[in-house]
Amino acid sequence: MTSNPRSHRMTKQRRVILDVLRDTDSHPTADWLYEQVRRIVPRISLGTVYRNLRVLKEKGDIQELNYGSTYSRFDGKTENHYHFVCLECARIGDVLLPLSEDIDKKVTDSLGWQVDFHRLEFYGSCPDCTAKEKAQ
Amino acid sequence: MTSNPRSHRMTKQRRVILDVLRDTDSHPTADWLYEQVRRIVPRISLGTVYRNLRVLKEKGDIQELNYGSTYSRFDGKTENHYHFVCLECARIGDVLLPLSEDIDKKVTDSLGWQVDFHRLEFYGSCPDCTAKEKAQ
DNA sequence: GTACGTGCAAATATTTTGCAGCAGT
DNA sequence: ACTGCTGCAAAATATTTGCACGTAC
Repeated sequence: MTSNPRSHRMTKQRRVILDVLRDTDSHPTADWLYEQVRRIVPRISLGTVYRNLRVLKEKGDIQELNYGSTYSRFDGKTENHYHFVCLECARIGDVLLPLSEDIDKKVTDSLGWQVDFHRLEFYGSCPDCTAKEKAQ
Repeated sequence: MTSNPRSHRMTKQRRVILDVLRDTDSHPTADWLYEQVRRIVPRISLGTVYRNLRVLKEKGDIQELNYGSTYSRFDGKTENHYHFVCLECARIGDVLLPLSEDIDKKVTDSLGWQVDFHRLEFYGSCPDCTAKEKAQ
């Protein structure tokens, strides 16, 4: 064989999408990414953004989040971490807590469901929205 | 005043939707609920199902889940609990672990984000899908 | 009787996909 | 050169909404 049939090509589009996603901590939507990437690759299509997000997710280079909304958000951080979702402004932030790995084993052992990983999200009000509430 | 302007009416449609949702533990989609409710209220529309699901969610009678998919699933259990998502067949199950309340306070105190509640999901392979893998 | 709820259908919003040509390796 | 990738546009999926009529309270 001359090459891996499942190989991935690092096209300009793919690299820019990944760069933009890694350069923000705003957990953006596909459409936001599309608008940003368009500044650098003007003729890119939204379909290409979605296709690349899927490939990057399958490669494990990015994460897809869909908490509390009908659309997905994306995260360029590959290390597993927790999130905070503001119920008022829909902003998502990172929560820097140590992951508890033993909880996965506990579920696997007691329920018989094979756990690969877990996700934990906190819902509430972010500092900005909490301040606005108090001002009223 | 003669009545509360924000009062909710318990229509036949709303009651049947709630009953069907409480009678299953399959965490169904809006469309599945629509098909089930249609057997009892044949002329109900999908729009009515969605409108009622929103009202019931805002009242706190049901929960909306959107883990690992582009569509929502609904849960008639009002007490907070954790979920397991099968990455292969997309089935969602309940995880009966005691909730840790102190973790909310820990996030609120250390990050300054006001936490109302948290959600925890485990991702992996359910017993059925694990068995199929081993059979191959 | 009032105003919230409903059925219907059209509109939105988000994501996916067929296809012919382009480009990374 | 081979095959994955792209742009484009249309399709598919999921959810929301305007409107005239219906019904719970």
